[in-house]
Amino acid sequence: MPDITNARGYPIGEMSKRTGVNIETIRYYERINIMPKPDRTAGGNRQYNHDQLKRLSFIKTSRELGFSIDEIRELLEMVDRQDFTCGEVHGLTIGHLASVREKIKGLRKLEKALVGMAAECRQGDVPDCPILETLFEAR
Amino acid sequence: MPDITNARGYPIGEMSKRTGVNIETIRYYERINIMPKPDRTAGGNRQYNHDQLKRLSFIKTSRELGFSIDEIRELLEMVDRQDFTCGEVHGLTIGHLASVREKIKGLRKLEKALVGMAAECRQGDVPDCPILETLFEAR
DNA sequence: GATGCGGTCTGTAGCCACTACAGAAGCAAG
DNA sequence: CTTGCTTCTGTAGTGGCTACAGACCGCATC
Repeated sequence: MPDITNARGYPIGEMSKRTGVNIETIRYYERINIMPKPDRTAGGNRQYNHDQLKRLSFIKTSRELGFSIDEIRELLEMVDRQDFTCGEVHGLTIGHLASVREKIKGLRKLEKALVGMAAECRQGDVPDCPILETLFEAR
Repeated sequence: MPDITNARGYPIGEMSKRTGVNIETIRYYERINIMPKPDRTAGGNRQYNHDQLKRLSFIKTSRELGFSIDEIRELLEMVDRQDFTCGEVHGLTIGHLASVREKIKGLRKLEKALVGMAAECRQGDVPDCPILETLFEAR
């Protein structure tokens, strides 16, 4: 049976393939200290372990859920110090949820305005456009 | 009757007050060539005219509607060349509308995921959190 | 005409979260 | 030992601003 956990560690390209995080981005995460400095081969190439793979997955998933780097840093610090309560994590999540809802609200207003503008336009060949008129309206 | 159109031109601060666009941003718009280089006083201060005020308003309104600088540049080029049709403008608007709707869709998915995660959390004092478990899930 | 004070000037650097190079060096297969 | 892919460091660019520093303008008041 092959050693599926890859005891020698994962090179950065493998990390990238497994998590979907760009190689450059992984190095960036190291630079801003949300990923630890991994071991190196004799020649100087990065060698990650399984915990680090899990950590990177965590970051990726959180980014996909729209958490900012600073929010992720907070979450990771709680995890690292092992001193967090479920309530704290819940709070952070709810706060983030609120900001997502704010964004949705803003975009919906925007959508309405665009639909309104577009509806007034007969799309003719003439250079006389209610959309531009709206945009040029005095403030 | 006073000359309400301010024949001497508007200084940059006045432009900022009237449009709500930051002074630094107005200068930035000049640098990236979506605002023209205005006249200057003998001492070298910018003096804008009424057309330029309208143009800045146009940009501000468009930005508030979420158009990118490049989209605005396109709109302004059409206006400047006087060779546009209502259909073209409509097309650009509809394209932008589609991308706004895409963003809304993405955020809604995200909202759902966050709500799902948060709902599973009993918010206890214990360091055993279904939210973190979800984030740590293998990809 | 001096003074004061706010507005404005240029130029540069910072923000977020990456992304894109260049040029050198590592590493595995044949 | 060569080939060819991967990885290395360091720096600069992206969008759309924002924030300075340090100097200068312009207008009112004395």
